[in-house]
Amino acid sequence: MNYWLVKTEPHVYSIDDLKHDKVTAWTGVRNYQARNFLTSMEVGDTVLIYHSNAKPPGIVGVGVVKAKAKPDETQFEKNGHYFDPKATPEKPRWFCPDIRFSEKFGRMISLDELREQQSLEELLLLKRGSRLSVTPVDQKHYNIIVKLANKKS
DNA sequence: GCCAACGTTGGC
DNA sequence: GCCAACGTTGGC
Repeated sequence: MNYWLVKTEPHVYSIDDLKHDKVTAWTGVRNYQARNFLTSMEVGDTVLIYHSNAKPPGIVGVGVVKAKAKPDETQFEKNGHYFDPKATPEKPRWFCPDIRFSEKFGRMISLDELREQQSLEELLLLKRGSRLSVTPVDQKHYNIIVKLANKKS
């Protein structure tokens, strides 16, 4: 069982939307490295949910992989924002797993707070220049983050 | 296969 | 809205 972190812009799709929907297809990722992580996700893997382009940005909760990645339908939607003219149903380029809501943290762990943790120095999210919207997370880092989430502020 | 131009991400 | 740090595209 593996741990991951996915970014989402809350004004587009927030943890509250996920809570409301219960399960969602994690569509719209258009970066090969991120795609490869998405297709590596196994049913039952744990996924930290991060709000990017938010004030402040930070980790807000947890989801679980409900189904392995399948072709992302939004790549075929001609007038959609995520349309990819080079993708065909026979040869899809982009894939998305289903992610189920698990929990929303009692408080957000902001990017600033994450950076303050010496123990999270190696978290890929915090690595300079890492703009990847899907990254793997070490179990030890996951444990630290959950502990932070449960700490009274 | 190089690389300049262009597009995107995402914190600030 | 700016811009650094990427990633992608396409001419050659």
